[in-house]
Amino acid sequence: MTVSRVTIRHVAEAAGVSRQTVSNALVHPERLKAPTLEKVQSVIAELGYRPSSAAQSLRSQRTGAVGFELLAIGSANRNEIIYPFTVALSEMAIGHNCHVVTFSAAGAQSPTEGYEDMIRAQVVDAFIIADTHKGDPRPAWLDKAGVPYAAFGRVWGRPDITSWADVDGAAGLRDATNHLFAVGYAQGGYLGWPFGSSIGDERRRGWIEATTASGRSLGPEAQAEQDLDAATDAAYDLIEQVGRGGAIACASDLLAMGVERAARRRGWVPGRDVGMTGIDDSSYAGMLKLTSVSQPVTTIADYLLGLVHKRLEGGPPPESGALFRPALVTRASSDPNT
Amino acid sequence: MTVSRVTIRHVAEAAGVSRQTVSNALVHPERLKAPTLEKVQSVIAELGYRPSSAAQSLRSQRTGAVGFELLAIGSANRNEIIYPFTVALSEMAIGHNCHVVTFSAAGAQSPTEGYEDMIRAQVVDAFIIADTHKGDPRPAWLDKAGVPYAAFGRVWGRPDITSWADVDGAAGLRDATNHLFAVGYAQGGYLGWPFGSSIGDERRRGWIEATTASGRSLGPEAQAEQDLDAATDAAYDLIEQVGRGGAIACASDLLAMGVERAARRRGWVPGRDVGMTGIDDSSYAGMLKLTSVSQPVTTIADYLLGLVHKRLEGGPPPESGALFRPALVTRASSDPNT
DNA sequence: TGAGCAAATCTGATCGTTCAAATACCGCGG
DNA sequence: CCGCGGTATTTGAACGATCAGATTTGCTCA
Repeated sequence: MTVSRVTIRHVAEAAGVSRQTVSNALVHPERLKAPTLEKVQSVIAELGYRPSSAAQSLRSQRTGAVGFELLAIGSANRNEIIYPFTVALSEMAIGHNCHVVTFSAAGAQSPTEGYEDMIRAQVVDAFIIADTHKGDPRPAWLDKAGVPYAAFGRVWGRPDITSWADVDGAAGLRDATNHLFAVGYAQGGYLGWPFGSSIGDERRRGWIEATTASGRSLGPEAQAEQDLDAATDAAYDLIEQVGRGGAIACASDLLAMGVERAARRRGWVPGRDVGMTGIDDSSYAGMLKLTSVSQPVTTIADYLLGLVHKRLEGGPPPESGALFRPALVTRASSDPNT
Repeated sequence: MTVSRVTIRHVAEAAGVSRQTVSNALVHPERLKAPTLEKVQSVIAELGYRPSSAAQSLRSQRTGAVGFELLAIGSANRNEIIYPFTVALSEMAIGHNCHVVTFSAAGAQSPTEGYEDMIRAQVVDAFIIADTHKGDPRPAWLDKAGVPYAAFGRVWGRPDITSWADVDGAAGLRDATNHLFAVGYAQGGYLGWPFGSSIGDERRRGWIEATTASGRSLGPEAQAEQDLDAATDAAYDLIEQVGRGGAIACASDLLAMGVERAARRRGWVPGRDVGMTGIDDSSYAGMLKLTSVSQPVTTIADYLLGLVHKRLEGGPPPESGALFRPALVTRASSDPNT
């Protein structure tokens, strides 16, 4: 039994009114007299009528869809965030009555080719972009084309672009560091990425701020690339410096995983002998019971969809980008009583 | 400068032909005389015309979109596969000239509510579904509604439904086991999930088949839940049984991770002292340099899109479901020369 | 030269919705 | 009882593409 294609005409006929009246019942209910409205609404419910989005799109020149590019390549680290974010976008889309079209322009000439296609074919009328980087051609192209968009992640090097939301990495590390002190670790070291990465430097700043705000002097710190062996090696010396009863805040879950491995290699129990925290609350943070900082992807998705929606309505861009505070997820790796 | 909304009329006018001729140039080029075709094509290219998908949808009653439900909940294990699969779908969609609409019916009354909405509003005209389970109401609902769909993963308990593709887990474990023997490990044990899970039992069968086919007797085996501590505990005894120079094939990357940890705890170097393989080629398999079996998500995505496309054209369902062979990814964890 | 025919191209109608403008309705004062 | 102002509802047109059927073009052959 095929789901009947109930059109506005069917409803109009069944309710004994005109098509326009049915349309008004949905879009401008205040234009109808109460009894008419009720009658139409009940027929709509009875027949299960839903306006055809294709017809609405044609009429309004709006598709009600936002595009989101999924890149095949990308570090595991990145994917750990992008997938939950994609889910969050899809969830929040309903509330903004739109839907999400994912696309991937593998094998495209230019990075904007996929975007151009989607716009030309009128498949979407706005985009959410992620993984913006310095010199990213996408914001400029979208601006020039007059296509609304909002970015998950700061648009580096373009202070004039304010349609973005990002995670406050400094706040995340402040929370993690404060937590380590609060549960009683004597000293708080830091394992970060090599200096010069904007995100890494921001996270490190959070660790410094929380430490000094607590009236302590900075604990030992070390740097490692986003690689498990490198992290483990760096951590091995670092935990010796903080000693038993100390803890290490890390710039990522992978680095925290390195600390966990280094601790085990030494025969120390993570949490009891040495504490550690990561960032991103990735799948392996859960597996290894690592305390981590969970990115507020749902809040961000909602905010970004709201942004593009406002831009589509012709509203102005926001005053500035938005930073959202991540949430600490405590697990055994930062519990001295483990 | 807004991307101009070039319509078929603009092209027609510029080329000095009628709308229909322009349409034919794209849909039925053989109907045009060579010079006309070339003229029209060059104008199309010049103006950057792309047919409006909204208008096409309205006319054809086809949206050219397939829906894919993203579930917020779900084990980390599952997400490790679903994300690459989502990317693969988005990539392959271009080749089937359709696009992918992700949705999520968080807080829906019934599991089919989101599907019903998408169909009623004519947002998509088919679905790809994942995570089918025994008693899943979705296939039945979709069949009844006459909506084409194809499943990633067998439709358990419904042998009459053949629109699915899955990974041949037995083949994956055969390949992994054969590889372990080929590189010289003396004995091949197995760490699997508790009996009774269809996927787990199938993988175990692959290990048994490869072992007996090689003329050896089965190595030791153990079971553990999909939990790192449980896996590590089970693995600790297991690697003692296979001893140095032995190897363990595992039913999942997480279990292999447990073996890796157990080996390290014993002071053994993964790969050199004891080999291990996982399944899924998840992010942490890469991080830990675990040999794993990579699911052919791209092939499966392409096949499934092809399936729904055929169904939309009115074609018959396939004779049977399709199993695709995964690909072994060798890393240090199965290299005795590490 | 013109009839006959096929191939190439064009016009009309349609998909389902919504805006704008036109019409029907209603109560009230003259 | 008519007309007036205002509200409630209806009709016409349009969004852009494509199918079906009409029309034109181009060619062959009597």
